[in-house]
Amino acid sequence: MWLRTSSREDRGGPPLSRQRIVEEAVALLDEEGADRLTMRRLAERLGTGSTTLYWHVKTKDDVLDLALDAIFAAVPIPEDQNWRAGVTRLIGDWRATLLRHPWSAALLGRPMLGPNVLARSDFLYAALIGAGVVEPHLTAAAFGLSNYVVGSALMQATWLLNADAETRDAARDHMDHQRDRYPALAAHGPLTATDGWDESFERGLGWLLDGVEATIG
Amino acid sequence: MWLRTSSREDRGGPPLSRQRIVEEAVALLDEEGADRLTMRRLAERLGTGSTTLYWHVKTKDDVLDLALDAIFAAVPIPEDQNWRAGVTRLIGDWRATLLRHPWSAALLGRPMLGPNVLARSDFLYAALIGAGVVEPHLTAAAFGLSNYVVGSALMQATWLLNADAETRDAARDHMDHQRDRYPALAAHGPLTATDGWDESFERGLGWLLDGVEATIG
DNA sequence: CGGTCACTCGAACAACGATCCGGTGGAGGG
DNA sequence: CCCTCCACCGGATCGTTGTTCGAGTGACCG
Repeated sequence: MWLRTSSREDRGGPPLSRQRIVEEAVALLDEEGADRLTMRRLAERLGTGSTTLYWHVKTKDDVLDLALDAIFAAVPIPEDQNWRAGVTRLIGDWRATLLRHPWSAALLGRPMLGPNVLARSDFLYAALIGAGVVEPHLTAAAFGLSNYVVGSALMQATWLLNADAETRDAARDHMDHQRDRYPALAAHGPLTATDGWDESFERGLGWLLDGVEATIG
Repeated sequence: MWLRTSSREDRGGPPLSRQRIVEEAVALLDEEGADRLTMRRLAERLGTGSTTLYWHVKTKDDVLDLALDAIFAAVPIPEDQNWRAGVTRLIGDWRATLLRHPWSAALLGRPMLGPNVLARSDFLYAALIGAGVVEPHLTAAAFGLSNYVVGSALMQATWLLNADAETRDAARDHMDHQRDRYPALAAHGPLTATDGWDESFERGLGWLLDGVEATIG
């Protein structure tokens, strides 16, 4: 009786819910990365048993899908009048969010059908349609912009955030020792110029938008 | 004596080697996908014990890194005189190879430092330099083209190859039931127009190359 | 008061990556 | 011819993972 763990107070915080699981999952992912997310570790942080999570969530993949969609709530849906300004802002914030949660890069290869992602994709299509972009340019524009931001964030997260310092140093040495085999790469490659990611990103984005804009008329 | 498994013949094929492990890993990945690659399954296909693999390879991640680099041997390094034709061909073959091995999409988030990848990246830089592209456009062009092809292959592999039919159908239904919430997306989204990936890809690539070309001179 | 229902969790299972350590056979020197 | 060495092999095993089973527990409703 006196030993019984009385129900609510001694577990941390409010009762368990799908939302609280996802919030804690995002926090855990932010702090320790994708491969350290375990159902047991997640449950421990929530003050519950690991198997309890399966009442609120079907599989671990569900947790990952929910966590991935959750972070996009931080991407504001622009209200610019100018279509190009709005699209630029959306894509930029999209990228910033991906880089703020580097573990997301490893999850981009799964279907993203959460409400936050869909709402922002819908805005992208609507903005392009409003600008007067018509098929077949419309699909190409939406695909191209999405793919560009996903690829950029994936590569930058891989090299600057997920890779530890020793990996980067080893890569640099690896390149130095083969300088004659990859001359152009060694002279101008991403490992020699690790700064300027932002500037390069926006330059490429500008090229894409120039191409889209040229189809209007 | 007669019971002893005489050494070479009864195991399949030539003696074990790092190369043979990688070849079999690629075959296994092609047939069953990334999450079905196990050291035990791989060893079984090679006719050896699972622990033997660790003599030739340090970890499973090494196998994945080697397999990922191996498939890029199938991407020819162009010899076109026209820089734009060469770059277009390289990027197109790069994408085709990624799509021919859909499991590669899930591995793009790791450092790619294999000889095949480096040689082709070096060609890309050399071609752009030869075309007269100078900094800061050079880095932006190389990054942009790489990121674009990676993102495109990642998204297409996610939706058309890795996702099974029921996932796609469920996604379609999911969208249909929320048609009013995402009007633009439902009308023009990727799930309604699953064809035209190739055409959209080349259109976006053209926009990028137009932007790069405009910086020359 | 009795029963239903949402919710919790310890124990257990199968599968995984990886390591330990005892083999085994062929090459090469005495 | 024999002995030694060493590259190479693999059974047993460890710790960890995702997930399931089934037995609980308490709040609420009639």
